[in-house]
Amino acid sequence: MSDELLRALDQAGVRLTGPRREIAALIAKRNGHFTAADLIADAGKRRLGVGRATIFRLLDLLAEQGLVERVDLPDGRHAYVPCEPSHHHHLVCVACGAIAEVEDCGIDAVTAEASRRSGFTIESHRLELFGRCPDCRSAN
Amino acid sequence: MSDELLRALDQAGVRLTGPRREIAALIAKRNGHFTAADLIADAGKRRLGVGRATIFRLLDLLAEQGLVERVDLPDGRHAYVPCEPSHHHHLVCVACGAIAEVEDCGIDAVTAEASRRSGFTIESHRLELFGRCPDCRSAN
DNA sequence: GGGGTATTGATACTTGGTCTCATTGTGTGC
DNA sequence: GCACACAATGAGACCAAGTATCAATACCCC
Repeated sequence: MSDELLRALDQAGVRLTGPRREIAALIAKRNGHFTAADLIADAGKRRLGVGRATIFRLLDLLAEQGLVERVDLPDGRHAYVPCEPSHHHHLVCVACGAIAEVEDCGIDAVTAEASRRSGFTIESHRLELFGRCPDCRSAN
Repeated sequence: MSDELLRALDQAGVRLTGPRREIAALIAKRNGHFTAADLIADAGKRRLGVGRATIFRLLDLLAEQGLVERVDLPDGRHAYVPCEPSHHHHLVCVACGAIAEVEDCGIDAVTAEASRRSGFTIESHRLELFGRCPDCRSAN
């Protein structure tokens, strides 16, 4: 499951070290979003000797490759979500933390309209959607 | 200029204290976004004896009233922007920090589409647009 | 003007993340 | 297969942003 991550790292021209494999495995094992603190706790629990810094460094690397993205939760916390490298947006389940990715679905029209009204040229945007996934909705 | 902020605070049923007036004035004097650190520095520079905590507390209060909102800049820093209490989104100039507000301009269609595709029910969203304001664009 | 109580400042703490630097481990060239 | 340059590591100091605590203060209502 973590093969994808490792393959991508390999292609990015970085070394495939032990710690990186271990952290990649931890990430792959989670589904939905996770925080850096989660990974640090996981690593600590299993007595992998990986340092805090290494975890943050790997997250940076993965973020650069677009394999992971930072989302800011509505409560202000930050989480990371594993994802595809293409441009897209995230749907975050506020109940269980599950993530869905949605590709562009009309946001360009919105940015164009905003640009027209404000006179700004728009270079990038960030859209995050918060709600309930089908499971949490029915479990209610 | 800070009257609006003060009036809103008054209506919210909180006390209009000296420190709150001073901080409101500092906020009113800035245009565009600012960080908590900016305010703290401002306050320090003028030797107003307002504490860090008070500034954060006021920002919280203002945020509750919708008079200020937190935006997460693309570089990961947080900023606050003064704004109207209605639902809207922010356009942030990446060059000078100017802010424009845009009201809903079609985003509902996007969330509806995302909801349809993913099966999530969507409760809230966050949209931030980054670009260049007319001034910075022409100043280039 | 007096008094109950919201607010304050100082300061300690927490969380999330970065920096430094001596040590280690990878991948490469041979 | 080995040696070596240099990327990557872990430990821990550090930093920035924000929160919690608590005794002292100052609003505002009467």
